[in-house]
Amino acid sequence: MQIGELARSTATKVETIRFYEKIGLLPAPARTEGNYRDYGHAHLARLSFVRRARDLGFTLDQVRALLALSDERDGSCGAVDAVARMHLAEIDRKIADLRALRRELDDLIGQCSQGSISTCRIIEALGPAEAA
Amino acid sequence: MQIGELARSTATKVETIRFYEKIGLLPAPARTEGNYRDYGHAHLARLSFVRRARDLGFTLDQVRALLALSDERDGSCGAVDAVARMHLAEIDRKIADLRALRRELDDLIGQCSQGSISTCRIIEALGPAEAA
DNA sequence: ATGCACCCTGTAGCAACTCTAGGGTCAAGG
DNA sequence: CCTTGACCCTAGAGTTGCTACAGGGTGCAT
Repeated sequence: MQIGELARSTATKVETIRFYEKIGLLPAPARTEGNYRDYGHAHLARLSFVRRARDLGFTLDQVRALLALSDERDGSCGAVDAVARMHLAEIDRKIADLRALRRELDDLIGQCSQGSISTCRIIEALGPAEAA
Repeated sequence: MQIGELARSTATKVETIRFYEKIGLLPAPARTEGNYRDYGHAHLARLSFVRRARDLGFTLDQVRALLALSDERDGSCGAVDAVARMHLAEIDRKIADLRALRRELDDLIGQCSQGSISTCRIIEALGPAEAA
């Protein structure tokens, strides 16, 4: 399988695959006569794993850790669980942050009476805190 | 006021202020004899504006737009409102995305029975979709 | 005069790709 | 036989928003 096909079947850009190879996330595949990368099942499996983990928001470092763990077929699942839980906690933090932000921004927008800039509450709210 | 004081009074790093100047977000201030940057009220006001907008999650490009708008003191507030609403919509999208993700990840974690890697549902779920 | 806190410039690094330039390979069609 | 077009290759720069050096200069107190 050449890189384009692998890219299509994992919804990944060709450049991204080469990038993953360069940073050591994917093993370098064999090459054809014409120096084309030649992928097999194992590569497809590994790249699928990486993409799914990325889609779930894991960082590349976390993906690297998960890959290493998944390679030790008889190690304990606990470490995997820990990585996932850590990530879940992070997501919860981000959601909370965004919600707080959303509320603030919504308040600001609610105050805009569509007048001129000089009386705009949004611009005003962004200005310095009275002191300056 | 020198850069350190400006940094302290806006909770910004010195390097960040210089960076904002370099990308044209802040006007270059006057210099002292010894070539130190010398800031006044206007700079403080502008940097405060930038920091607040950034805290609200606006991108630097959006901040640039808001600054330009706020400089036209008698333009209409409509454009400002539009930028803010656009940003709000984006935040809503992000929150929704994160929530979907959270659910998926939570399901995955729920299936982990703390056994060995070879039977780990998390690792399994990340693998390829049966095909490979 | 010497130490220290502060300032200066310029450059490189972070995540995680994405894109471009400038080429090579391979199969099909005229 | 030769060209066209789709694909592949490498190396390097660009993206966003900073942050962190390295290697120096300034200003004030002791």
